Amino acid sequence: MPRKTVTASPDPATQTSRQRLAATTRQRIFKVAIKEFADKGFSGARVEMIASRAKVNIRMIYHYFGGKEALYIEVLEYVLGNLRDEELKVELDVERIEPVSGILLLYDFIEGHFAAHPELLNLLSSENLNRARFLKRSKLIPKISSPVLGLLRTLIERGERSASLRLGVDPLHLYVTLVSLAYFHKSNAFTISRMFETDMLAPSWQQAHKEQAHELVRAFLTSRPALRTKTGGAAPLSAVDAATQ
Amino acid sequence: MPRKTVTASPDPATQTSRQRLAATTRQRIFKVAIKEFADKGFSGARVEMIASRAKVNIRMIYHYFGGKEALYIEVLEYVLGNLRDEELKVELDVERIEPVSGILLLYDFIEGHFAAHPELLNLLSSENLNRARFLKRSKLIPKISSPVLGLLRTLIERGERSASLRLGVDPLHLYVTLVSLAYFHKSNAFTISRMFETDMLAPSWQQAHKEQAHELVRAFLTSRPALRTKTGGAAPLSAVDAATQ
Amino acid sequence: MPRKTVTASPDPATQTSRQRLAATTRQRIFKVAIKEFADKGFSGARVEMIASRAKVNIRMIYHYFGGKEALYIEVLEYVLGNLRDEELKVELDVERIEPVSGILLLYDFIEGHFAAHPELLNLLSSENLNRARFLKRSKLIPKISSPVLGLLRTLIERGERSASLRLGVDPLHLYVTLVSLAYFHKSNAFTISRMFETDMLAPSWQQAHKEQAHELVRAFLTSRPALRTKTGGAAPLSAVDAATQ
Amino acid sequence: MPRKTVTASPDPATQTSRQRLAATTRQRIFKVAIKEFADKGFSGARVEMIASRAKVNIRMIYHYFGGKEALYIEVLEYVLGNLRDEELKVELDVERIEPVSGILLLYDFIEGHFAAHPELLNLLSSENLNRARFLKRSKLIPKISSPVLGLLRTLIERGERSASLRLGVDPLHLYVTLVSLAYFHKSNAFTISRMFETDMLAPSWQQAHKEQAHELVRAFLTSRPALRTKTGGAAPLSAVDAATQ
DNA sequence: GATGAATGAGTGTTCATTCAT
DNA sequence: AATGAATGAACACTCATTCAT
Repeated sequence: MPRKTVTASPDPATQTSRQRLAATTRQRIFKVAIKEFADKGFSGARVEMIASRAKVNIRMIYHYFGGKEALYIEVLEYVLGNLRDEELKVELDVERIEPVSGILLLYDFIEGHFAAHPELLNLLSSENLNRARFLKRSKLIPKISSPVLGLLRTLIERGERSASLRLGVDPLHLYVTLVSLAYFHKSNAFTISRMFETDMLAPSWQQAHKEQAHELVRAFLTSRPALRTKTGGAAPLSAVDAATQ
Repeated sequence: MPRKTVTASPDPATQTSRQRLAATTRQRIFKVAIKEFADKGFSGARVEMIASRAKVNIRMIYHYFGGKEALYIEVLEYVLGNLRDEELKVELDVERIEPVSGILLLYDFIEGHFAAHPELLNLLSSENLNRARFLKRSKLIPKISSPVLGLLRTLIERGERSASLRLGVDPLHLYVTLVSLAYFHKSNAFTISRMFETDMLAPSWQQAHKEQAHELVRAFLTSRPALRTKTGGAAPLSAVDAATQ
Repeated sequence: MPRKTVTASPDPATQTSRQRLAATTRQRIFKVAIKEFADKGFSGARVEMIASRAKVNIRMIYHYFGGKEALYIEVLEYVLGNLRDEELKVELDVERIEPVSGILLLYDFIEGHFAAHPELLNLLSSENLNRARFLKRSKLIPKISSPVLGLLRTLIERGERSASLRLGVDPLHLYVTLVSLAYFHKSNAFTISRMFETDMLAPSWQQAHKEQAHELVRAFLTSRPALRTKTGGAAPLSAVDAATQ
Repeated sequence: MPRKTVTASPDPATQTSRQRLAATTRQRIFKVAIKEFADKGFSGARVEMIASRAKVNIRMIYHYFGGKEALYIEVLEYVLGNLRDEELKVELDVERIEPVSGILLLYDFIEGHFAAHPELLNLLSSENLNRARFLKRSKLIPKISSPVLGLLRTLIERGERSASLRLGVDPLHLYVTLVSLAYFHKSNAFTISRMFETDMLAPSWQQAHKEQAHELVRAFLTSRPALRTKTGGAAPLSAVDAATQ
């Protein structure tokens, strides 16, 4: 059966009222679905719940999206696409800004995006739990490369050339680190808060942690590399010794 | 309905063969359950699957554990208890070791534990997805405080006194950061690998990231704090400026 | 999960064919459920049995009624509501009829209702066995006061005023007695028949017992009260002596 | 498999300690079983519950009684046998006592027995709900004829001869009526209490009802029979008219 | 475009009962 | 005499999905 995607014409003026109605119905379902999948994960989400919360007949979900899995994938694509769109909007004059400052601003952007879109965190965690099973099925995702990674690359290159940055920083590794520092203390706040009886989601805790993340990144970028050694385990000791001399 | 805990006597010699049998059946179920819950999450896990893989009658699961939820909670308690037990075994002479080195060794311990126990990562992520719903129900968990956090506190204090560490480092914030850097690139490897078409789980990538984490932590600990400002957003710029002068 | 009540419009002409279909399906389930619960009691009843006998998918029971318990409560409410409805239809000119005759007619009504609705007997007995556990959960039941009790009250008052009735008859106590005499020999016929090797359910036995009940009630209402004494046990003897003088 | 009934020798002196132990274990199970079956009915009762409450291994129930059904039947036989035993103990000089007084004393006995053995009420109700399915399977029950019925027969005969009783009273019908009046307001107290918002089980209510029952029976026995007519419905009117003249 | 009705295949759980010692 | 371990069959209930209009 051919799935109807009901992509309404971009110009609202040419839409029939039916098309508009359809568009809002579709959107209503979609909005609810994002929340449901983010809250419960794929296997925990209930399509009947989505339908009832969107106040549509359950049939409509199959009409517009084809099924639970397809809807989930579309949700994934949407929230990741949204991240990319936001990244594209980042106004950062990478050719002029002081590189370390630029990188910290990118960290702020990432952290801000996660703060503003908690559903993205949950969906990514959920997706990782099942080894990106559905993400792999998406044809759209691999095409979405991160604009921020590009900005990061530029800033690192400029920083290295101007010697305002340590040498040998890999853009992807740095990117992953920035995301780690912006992601983990939000995504894993519930268990850790429980275990240490602290409210990690309190604004003050989040703010303090953000400042520590800044310090980490700044210190890292502006420090000189320690001597590389083969064995990761023994290295730190001598490395630290050397650095603290 | 009294759940049979089958607390076999500690000395195997005094166990009857029946107790041994029951103990191994219970353990067999438990081992399979850890894997199933780690792989599929709570709602994705199937108790029938656990039973069949453990080669026991489904009924036994209810006999020994009481139900899916109780089994899940026991799994959670086990993997977290296991982490604690391992932490207790850490041999680190916190009164003599150079503080920064000590902290990096603790990072290595954490990273190593996650590498050796991937199920812990998944279970924690899964648990965070449902807002620690089940962890909250555990009566055991809040009692398990992290021994590593204590070690960290001691090292920080010594480091501050001997001026080999920056001032004002908060143990819990540092702990969370260490865990972030050891956790995220493993737990979220699937989606990121897919999005950036890299195999983050390859040993070389993991090793490289671990080294970068070392550098970050070392640099942070040995650097001088930037001036605190009210607005987190604007701060870095001037902070960086000041530091790079 | 909103339970579909399928309140079809009262006028059949305005119903769509679908509403009619749903209504009949719901009714078919309901009718079978009354029988199943009456026959087996709550814990003995099987929802799969209800589904298969109503020739519907099990799912429909949950769709229309929400669950076994909710269905059971609705059945209880229905049979009791039905009793009330029938009571309301009783045409008895309580202001003119000779009071004793009126009360005996009410007995006949009660007896006739139990004879015509054996399921009511079983459901009430079943409900009493579990201490009205489900009846307590009904929000509808306490609102249903018995119209017959009102009629009884009026007749008693008139009878007392006209001295055609003994004094001091309590309406509720009398009502319970009428029900006892109409209920017990039907509800407990099986065990007693077995124990005394008689077929109490044979029409002739039932008719004879009904006549005896009439005689009891008539004799009671038209007799003069015996002297009340404190101790219930010793009272009858002297009372009887006094009365038979 | 041959069921071991473990009927310990009647003389305690000749019992081995094992037999005594077995007897108490068996009795413990039995006592708990009476309560469980009375409380939940046959299908609601749980043999695991019986075992755990009797603090014996579940296997013992099968060892001593053969199974749930056999245990249930034995319980039935016991409580009914107990009723018979108590009836045999009734000390009533049926040859001398005033007949009406004697009958009222028998009512008191019945009422007292039900009050003292609520489990009998529940078991009988439960048994009636499944049409005496298990009672039919008992080989013991039909042999137990009610001694009280015999006493009743004697008293009626004497009363008729001495004209202190109305003519034509059938012993079994009277017996059933006595039981109705002693049984119903206890067995069905829960639903009626709920429906009329009264506490029928309160001692004062029970006492008042008992007194009314006495009045009913006394008035009936000492009254003259109304004229029999064919139609039960129309009869009372003229009968009452005749009696109230 | 939209919908209420319906369903087959699970899904966690419970039950009375038997096996092996 | 007594028991802990184990089981197959059933049970209430849920799920994503399709039918018929």
